[in-house]
Parts: sequence; C-alpha cells; structure tokens
Amino acid sequence: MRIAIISWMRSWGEHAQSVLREGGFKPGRARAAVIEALGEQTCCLSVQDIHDVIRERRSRVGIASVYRALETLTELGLVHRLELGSGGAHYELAQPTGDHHHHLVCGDCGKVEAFSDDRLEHAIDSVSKNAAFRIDDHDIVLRGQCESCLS
Amino acid sequence: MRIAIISWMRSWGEHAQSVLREGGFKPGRARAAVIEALGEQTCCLSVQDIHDVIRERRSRVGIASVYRALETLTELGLVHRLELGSGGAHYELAQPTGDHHHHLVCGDCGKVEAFSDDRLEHAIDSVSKNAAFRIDDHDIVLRGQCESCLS
DNA sequence: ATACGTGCAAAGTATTTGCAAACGG
DNA sequence: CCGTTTGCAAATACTTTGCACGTAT
Repeated sequence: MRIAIISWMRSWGEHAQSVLREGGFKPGRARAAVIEALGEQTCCLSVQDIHDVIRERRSRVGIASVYRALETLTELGLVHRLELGSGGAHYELAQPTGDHHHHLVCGDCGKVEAFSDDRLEHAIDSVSKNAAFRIDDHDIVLRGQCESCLS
Repeated sequence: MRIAIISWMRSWGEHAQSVLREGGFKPGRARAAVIEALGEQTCCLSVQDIHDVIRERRSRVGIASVYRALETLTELGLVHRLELGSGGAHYELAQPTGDHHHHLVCGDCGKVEAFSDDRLEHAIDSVSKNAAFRIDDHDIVLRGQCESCLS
C-alpha cells in the first residue's frame, strides 16, 4: 500500500526503476535508456522506433538489449506489448493510473491513434469475470482508414 | 441481394469459391486446399497448422502458396487474420452469419478459446461509429491463464 | 496463346540466443 | 571477485519474392 502511494508521486520511469531494484535487477545503461525513451511517450512505439529514439541521444545500445529490456519490463507488468498487425510488436507504458486506452489503426498508412471508452471497458470487465480463464489483460484494436486516407 | 441469399444456402467453401470466380481468379489446387482446410474449422489456425492439415490429405502444397492464398482470401474479406502475440499470425473464417467471436489466449500454454458477447459488440459498434477513422473491423484478445495452467 | 497459379529456393524482416567483455555491488 | 548486463554476431522464426513451369480459359 505504501509502495503504491509512493509510486503515484513518481514518474513512471522512477517507478519502473524501483520495481526493478526490488526485483533484484541491477542497473544498466541499455535498460535505463529504454525506460527513459518509453517514459516520454503517450502511445505505443515499435521496437525499431524505441531503438531510434535511444540512439538519437545515447549511443551504442544494441537492438538485442532493447528486446531484452522490453521482455523484462513486460514480465514485470511495467510495459504492455501490442501486436498491431503491421510487422513488428509495439510497446507502451502499462497505465497504472487509469489512463488505459486502446488503438485505432489505419490499414493504409499505418497511423495509430489511441481512444478510450468506459462502456467498452465495462463490457470487457464483465466478460473477464465470467470467463473460464483468469483474465489479467486485454487488447482491442479497431482497424479501418484514417481521415487522410479516406480522401 | 440474390448473391447474399444464395450464399446463406452454401457452405463457406462454396461461397468463397464463387467470390473468387467472380473476382476473376482462376481455380488452383493450393488455394482450394486452403479453403477446404479452413472451412472445417470453428476457430483460428496458425499458418503452420493450416499447412499441416493440408499435407495430411493432399500432398505437395508449398507454404508460400498457403501464404498467398491467405493473403488473397483476406483481401476479399473471406477470412480474418489475427495476431495473438504468439509468434505467427492466425487465420479463421470471416463470419458472415453473425457468428462473430473473439479470443481468450492462455499466456502459459498458448491455448486459444473463442467467446462472444453482445454487450461488448454493441460497445465496439458505438465506438466505431464515433471514431475519427472509418472502422471496418476489430480484434479483441483477452489474455490470462486457462483452467489447466491455473492449477 | 496468354495470363494466372504453384512449388521451390532465396531473400527479407523480426526476434532470440551464445558468448566474451564491461559493469555494479 | 562474482553474478548481471550488454553489444555483437550468429542463429532462428516468420513471411515475401523471383522464377521457371504447370494449368485453365
């Protein structure tokens, strides 16, 4: 409980670092760089995007380390992995603050936009409770065409 | 209209063949085998699964042709491609008969189960209507653990 | 004949893994 | 020091593409 309260007062990056520390992970530049890059985002990035962001300011971070960091952060529930159907996986912050959202994807240009909807979330919760599985996560992707591609 | 009525009376496979014919595609054994294999399924299969099913009865169908057939069928709206996050893509019949469903995926053993829920579907429809994009499709995946993996 | 369909092999991406060197406690 | 993390390169998984040949109209 104390930890949760404290985490609301910190940035996601600080929270992530503390979860890692408590999990017995040692600090390292690659993982720190991934956390820093992700922490600035409001929506998902591809692995390549993340690597590019990192290399713009820090140098010498291998793509393999980016994959390893993302795997660790995903296992700890700090980031969320999404498959948008466009080649590679995308990652974004797991939103502990209720800022939960889903995605619209343009099949023509690949543009991704976030949306959220309470009614949808309630429906998902209800399904999750009644399912045979113990559900701890969900992904929703709406596909179509964005305004620009419609014209 | 006439076509729609007729299609209700045929199997999905026959419907698919007729859509292909009307689209100017020529018959071929690889595509026919993919249609036959998919037509028997009630839920999604991976590309490898489809290829395996085909090779159990028909021989000499290249995996490349399976990919090509699936691409064509997807473009014609006859099958639906899903990313379940477990490596490769999965494909299933696009359900024209209202038998629309979504998926529960076990993160431990990979088991996939289908479910459907009206409230969820209505919520999705409502979001789709109000979105900035023109939405023509959606994917919903709930992740967790199945009964067997919970014990 | 002509154009589309297919199988195979090669090329492309996306992701994971092995390993020696760097690093942190 | 000792175990973790990292970067690189090699390996693997998935998917697409080039091409010669088969097949339907």
